[in-house]
Amino acid sequence: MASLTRVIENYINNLFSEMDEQAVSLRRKELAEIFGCVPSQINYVLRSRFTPERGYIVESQRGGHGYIRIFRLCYDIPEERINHIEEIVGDAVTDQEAKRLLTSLQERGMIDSRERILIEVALRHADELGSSEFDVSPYKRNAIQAELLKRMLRSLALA
Amino acid sequence: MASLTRVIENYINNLFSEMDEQAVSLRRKELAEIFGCVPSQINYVLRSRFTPERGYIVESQRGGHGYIRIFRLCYDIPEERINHIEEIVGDAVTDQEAKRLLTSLQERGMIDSRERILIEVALRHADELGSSEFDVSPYKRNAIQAELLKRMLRSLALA
DNA sequence: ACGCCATTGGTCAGCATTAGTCAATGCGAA
DNA sequence: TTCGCATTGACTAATGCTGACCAATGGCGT
Repeated sequence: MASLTRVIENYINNLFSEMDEQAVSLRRKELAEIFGCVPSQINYVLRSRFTPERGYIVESQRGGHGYIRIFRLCYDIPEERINHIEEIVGDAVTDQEAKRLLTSLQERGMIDSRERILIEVALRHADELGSSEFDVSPYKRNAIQAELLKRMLRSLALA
Repeated sequence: MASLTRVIENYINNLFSEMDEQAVSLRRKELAEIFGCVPSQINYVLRSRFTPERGYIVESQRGGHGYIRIFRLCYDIPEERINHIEEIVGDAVTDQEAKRLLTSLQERGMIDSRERILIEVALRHADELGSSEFDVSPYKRNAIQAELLKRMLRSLALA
């Protein structure tokens, strides 16, 4: 049996297919009425399914003329690529390994210099926070960095 | 259906495009008559759309030859961009504030959609770690997010 | 010069409307 | 049975818009 969440997720995905657009617009209340659920159910679907990690950006506005807009960055993420990322990064990466990987990705034209800088800054921030603020073990810090790195690379859906 | 505020915002933006100027002048009462609304609606548009955060300064004068002038600021020099980032991010940002900020930066062409998604993933990751792994207070999490956001945007400002 | 007053913009509180949050609860698969 | 995802709804926050009231400016009559 398909959960309501899954049904709504499919409904939204169909909107993307039908429209063949980069973005779809919704009204939370309307959608909730269509599926006979409370409005906050829609928030759950968005939070759990249309995340930046999966290549989606959600914008919304409350009040009169309110709306929810979902943007997708990529059409479909090839399973191979994700596994590939998983494989390359693994469960933990040292700063050096991360840098080497990013250099290689940049050389292959999969990320540009600005994207590389963003990733490096985020990794460094996570590491600093782990060491100075929360006293996390070096291995655990590498694991956290690996997780962050994987999420950022996945979100870009390298093609 | 577009909100009146959005319509007036577009009207003013068109003035900027047509004039190709750094500033445009308005008369509050005239504009209100054009759009069939109360004059204070114009103030609302200015307050909510032509803010310093979005790169505008508004000056006005009452009485006899009253006017409203809107200046569009440009941030050509990296240092100006960095100061601007410092101002608009501040010491703490909620998720929503961060999202709004990124939307506006993207509209202004200061970041593209891939860069935006990288930033959102990094912020989300930091917030998740703070809330589930290290049990950090909500305010502190917002401070951490602000710091991360500023670092990422600063690094782009220099790139 | 002075001061009234027409003219022009600003502020604020309130209402309607729309979305977000969070903690409690339900429920299904392992 | 237990664990984790799914669902609910009461409470909260943000946005758009209006209208009554406030403030500043400059010209004109004296």
